[in-house]
Amino acid sequence: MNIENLKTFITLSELKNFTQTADRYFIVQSTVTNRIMELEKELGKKLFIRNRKNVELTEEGQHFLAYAKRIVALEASAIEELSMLHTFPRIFVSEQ
Amino acid sequence: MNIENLKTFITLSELKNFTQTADRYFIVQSTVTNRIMELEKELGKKLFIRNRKNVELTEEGQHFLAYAKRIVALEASAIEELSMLHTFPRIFVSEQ
DNA sequence: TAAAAATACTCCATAGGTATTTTAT
DNA sequence: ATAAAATACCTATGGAGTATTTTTA
Repeated sequence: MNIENLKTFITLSELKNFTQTADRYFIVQSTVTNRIMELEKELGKKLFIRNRKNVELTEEGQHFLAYAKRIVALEASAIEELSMLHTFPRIFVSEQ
Repeated sequence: MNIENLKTFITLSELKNFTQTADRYFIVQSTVTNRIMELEKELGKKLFIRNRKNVELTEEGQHFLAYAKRIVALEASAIEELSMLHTFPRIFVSEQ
């Protein structure tokens, strides 16, 4: 499972539009389709119902959304924390 | 960032051996090297110190390990939860 | 017929494998 | 000399793009 795909999924759940989601990431609509289909394949569940001019999360999709957000947030926190390490000299450590 | 790579990272942090980690996933040693290097590239940080017959987490690696474990656990929980949905009929729901 | 998603196809990047080299003891 | 990781190289898969078709309002 790829975290970029989770970000795409989250954005699609908000925008409810494949084309707009693609534009947000400077990719094309079919790539969004592929990423969502890949997630659906990995999970063995449909995440969205696509019909008559709107895109809606399934019940499974709603549940998965909460996890996806937590995973994406954790990745961001990890990157943030690592970027902070060793940023400031550790003045009070006198020896190894 | 790929969650499979995080699993590889976690296992390597436990086994401290690229070859054994590869065996655990039925992949080859060079693939483990590639996955770890991909993570290190994405993070811009070395995760392991490789020297004289042992592999040790760097300080950054130790911090990242905690996040990796949480992310992998969340993915597992998500899959578990989705697999449980609609498993049992909802007897007491009389109408939509 | 119009707007949006799915599909078909093509191409290229890269993930993963084999084999080899490097490194450290 | 040995054990293990890195590297070089090759191949095949699949991710991403273009163009087209399908769908539905």
